[in-house]
Amino acid sequence: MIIATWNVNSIKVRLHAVLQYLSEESPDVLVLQETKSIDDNFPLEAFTDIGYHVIFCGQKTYNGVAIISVLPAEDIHYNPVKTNENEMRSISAVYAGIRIVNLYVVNGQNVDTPKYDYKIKWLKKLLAYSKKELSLNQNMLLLGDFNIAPTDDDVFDADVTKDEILCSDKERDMLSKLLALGFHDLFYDYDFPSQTFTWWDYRGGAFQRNIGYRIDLLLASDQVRSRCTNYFIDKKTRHKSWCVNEPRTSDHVPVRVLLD
DNA sequence: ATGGCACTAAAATAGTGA
Repeated sequence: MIIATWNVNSIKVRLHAVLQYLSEESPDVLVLQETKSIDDNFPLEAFTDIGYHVIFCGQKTYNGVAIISVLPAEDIHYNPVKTNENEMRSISAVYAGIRIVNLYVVNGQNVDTPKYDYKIKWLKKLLAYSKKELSLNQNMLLLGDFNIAPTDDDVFDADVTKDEILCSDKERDMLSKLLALGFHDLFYDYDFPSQTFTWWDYRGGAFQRNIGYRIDLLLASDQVRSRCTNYFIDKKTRHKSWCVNEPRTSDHVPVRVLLD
């Protein structure tokens, strides 16, 4: 079973790329973030026409999440990590017995802003939801754009990013608390070189210079972890020449795991 | 280094991203 996550930065613009990714990697479950589409405009038929099931919850302009799958979704939770602002940042369902939770964590903009406090508040809601769901189903996978670089090893230059957004102690503490509930970052079970990232700024040739962050994560319960046999970061999708019909790329690349 | 670049809504530019 192949499970993948990808922040696509607009499902409308990235449709060709997502279809090509499905064709090349055949994921059983592909979770998407930043679809930036209201539900009425989601390109549902593009996926159902080729045999996939899709669930999604979106909003105008910002955020939005979706799950594309071979098997139909069971026990769907639409936007379960709720906030006052009703942003569409989460969607979850059960596939082959595994509760898959697709997350687009709040960015936070800057540590000195109200958005940062809101990010911490949102992460507290994620902790509560994750704790409850893990108690109900020990086969669980949290994955998506966490907007947190877990350690200094997950950034291009720890001196530059010290105490900055994505790297602050408070954000990392919240991620540690989440892991302490019984989740494991699957990245660590494989031997990736240092300076392995999943996001690079569009600007300044950041991708070519590998000025990036590792912020797209797959956090598995022990039971799911024990089934994981491989882990891939699909950097090819970041090259303009990869998608035949569309040179525009997401600033994130997909991350994919193989489960027995 | 307060710029880069990309996307959306809207119909010029402003907000957001990380």
